[in-house]
Amino acid sequence: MSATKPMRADALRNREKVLEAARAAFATEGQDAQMPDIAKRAGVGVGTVYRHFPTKEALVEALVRDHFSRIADIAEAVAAAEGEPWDRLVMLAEICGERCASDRGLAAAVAGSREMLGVIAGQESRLRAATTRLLDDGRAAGQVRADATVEDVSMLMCSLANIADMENSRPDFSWRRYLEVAFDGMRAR
Amino acid sequence: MSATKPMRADALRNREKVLEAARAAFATEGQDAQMPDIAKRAGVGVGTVYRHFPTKEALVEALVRDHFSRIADIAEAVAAAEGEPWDRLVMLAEICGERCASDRGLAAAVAGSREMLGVIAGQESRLRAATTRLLDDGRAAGQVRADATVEDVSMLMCSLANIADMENSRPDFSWRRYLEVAFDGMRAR
DNA sequence: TTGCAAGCGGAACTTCGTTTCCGTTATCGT
DNA sequence: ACGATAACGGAAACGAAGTTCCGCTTGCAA
Repeated sequence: MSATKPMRADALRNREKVLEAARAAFATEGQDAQMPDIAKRAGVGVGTVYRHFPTKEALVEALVRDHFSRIADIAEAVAAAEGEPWDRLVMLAEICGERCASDRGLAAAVAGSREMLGVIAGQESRLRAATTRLLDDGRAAGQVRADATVEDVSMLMCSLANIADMENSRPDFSWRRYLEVAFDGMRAR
Repeated sequence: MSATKPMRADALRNREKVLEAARAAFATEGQDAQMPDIAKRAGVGVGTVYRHFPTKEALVEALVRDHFSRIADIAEAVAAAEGEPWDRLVMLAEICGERCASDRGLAAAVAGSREMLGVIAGQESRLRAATTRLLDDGRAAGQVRADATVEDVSMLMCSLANIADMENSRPDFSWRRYLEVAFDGMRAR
C-alpha cells in the first residue's frame, strides 16, 4: 500500500543523485548550501531537485531523518553490546562527535534542534530508549551519577555537536577534549 | 586625540536610541532582527540607523563588544572576590547563563563565536586573565581538576549559551541543569 | 515503432532584507 | 535671527536565495 507506484528509472536515478549531492553540499557548507549548487553537483537542473523535494526544507528533512535513523541504529547496537556501560556511553558520544565533525549539516541539525523537532521525533524514541538503557546499566554499575536523565545526555550531545561544528572556525576548540571534560560530569562520584 | 569632534546633540541622542532599540530587538528576535524594525522601534528612519552604523554587522558588533566588555568586568570582579574558588567559578557561569537566557542575540553571539572572533578578541584577553586566575585558585584549593584550561571554560560557556538559547524551543532543556552536570566535569575528583 | 505522460533543464520570477540616495529638516556658530 | 551644513526620513534600488513555469526530452507500454 505504501509502494508509491514504481518510479521511472531515470527519475529514481536522479533522486539518488540529488540526495547524494545534497549530502555532500550540506556536509561541507552546512545548512546554507544553496539549491542551485546542489543541482549543479548532482548534474541536474534546479527543476529536478524541486520535483523530488518540494522545498529546501523537505530536502534537509530527508537527510536529517536518514542521519538520525543511522544514529539510532548505532545507539541500539551500543546499548546492546558487551563491555562497561560507561565506556559504551562514551563510545556512542564519540561516534556522534565524529559524524558531526565530518558533516556540518548534521552538526547544525543536532546542535540547534530548533526546527527539526518534529523530524527527529520519529527516531528520537528509539534513541531515548537506547540511551535510557545505557544510563540504567551505568547507574546499576555505579558508573553514572544517580540523578542522570536522558535529557542530560541530549543536552550534552547537542553541545558536543555545537563544539564539533565550531572547530571549523575556532582551532582552540576540540570536541574530543569537550567530551572528556563535560561527560565527566555524568560520572558517579 | 580620539575625541572625534563633538557630535551634534540630536545625532548623539539618536545614536543612543538606535543602540537601545537594537539591544531590545536582538534580545527578543536574535541575530535575525531586521533593520527596518530596529529603526521603527527607535522612532527613526533606516537612513539614520545606517549613518551611525554602516552595516548591520557593525551594529551587531557594537552590541556584542559592549556585552563582552560587561562580562569581562563581571569576570574580573568575581575573580577578585572572596569565597571558595569553585563557587565563584560557578557564579560567573550562572551570571553568563542568566544573561544569555534573557538575550537571544547575546546567546547566539557566544554560542557561535564564528564571526565575532575579532570583535571578541579585544575583551577576551581580560576574560582569559580573569578565568585563568579563577582556575589557578581553584586548582590550588584542590577544587578544580588539575588539567583544566581556559579553553575548557570557553567551550563550556559556549555550550551553556547554546543550551540557554535552545530553551526557547526545547522546554526539556535547562541551562541551570546543564551547568550542574557539565561543570561537574571540571571538578577535581 | 509510435504516442504520450512523466520527467527534465534552467531562465525568469518572487520574496525579503539590506543599503543607497536625495529632498527636507534641525542644529549651531556668528 | 540667519545661513551653512550636519543629520534625518523613507521611498526606491539592489542583491541574494528560494521557487515556479513551460517548452523540450526521455522512458515505457501498446
